[in-house]
Amino acid sequence: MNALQLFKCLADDTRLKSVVLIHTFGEACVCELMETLKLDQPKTSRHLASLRKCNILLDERRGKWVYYRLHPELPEWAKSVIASASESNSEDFEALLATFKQCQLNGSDCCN
Amino acid sequence: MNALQLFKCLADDTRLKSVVLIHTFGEACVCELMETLKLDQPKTSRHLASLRKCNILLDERRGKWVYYRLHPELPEWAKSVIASASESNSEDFEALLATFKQCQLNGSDCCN
DNA sequence: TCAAAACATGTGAAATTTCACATATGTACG
DNA sequence: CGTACATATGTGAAATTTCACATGTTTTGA
Repeated sequence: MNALQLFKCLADDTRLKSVVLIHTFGEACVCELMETLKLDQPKTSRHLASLRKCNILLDERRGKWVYYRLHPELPEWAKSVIASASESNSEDFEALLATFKQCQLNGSDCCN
Repeated sequence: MNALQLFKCLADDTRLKSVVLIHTFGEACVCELMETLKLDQPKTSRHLASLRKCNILLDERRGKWVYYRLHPELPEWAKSVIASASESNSEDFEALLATFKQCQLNGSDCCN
């Protein structure tokens, strides 16, 4: 994992938003990301796969669902990059975090 | 300047190395970057132009030479992203910084 | 005023990335 | 078993990015 590889991974809207959500909330399952980002299933899954293959995310299956979290062995500098980006506080991100919370609290019928 | 735009800019080997060098040394002129990165002139210039257009770098002409530095109004989170990447301490970057120092000290006949 | 040096940009081809659609895999539950 | 749900991946087309080569602009200095 070098800096170039990390930046290439974060240089896509879907992947960046996924990483910011997962960084903020600790973990997320695929269906939550699909719903929050309003994406179809293959697209969501494929972007998560590329983050997994770079060792930025780690996946864990629990029953029918797969949960993603930041890779525990992510180097400090990489965690710091992700944290700084999350703190950029764009309106875009704010809205995203709010939508994700709604998706978890209110009864979206995803991963129950 | 949002996070996605910054990451797209840093998701290229030439641009990332240029930004790391400029962050580390404060400034660099085009000919120094060409020599350090072993790139031809149009390629170097074009990548610097894209960093300039995103307001990541600022250019300043001094006589025949153009010097680039980090844009003074770069938001804190963006500076932090660049600093973290620079601290990733890859062998790649180490070699780069050494080459740049040689280029400044020894008599390369660039920008004198 | 001319030539050379340093840098920037126009342009189309080549390489890379992303996408949509179909299909495959894994799990729970009747 | 068989079916439904959740997720992953194969594949070729479309979109985006990068590249090389030619040419344009600005400055210096004779």
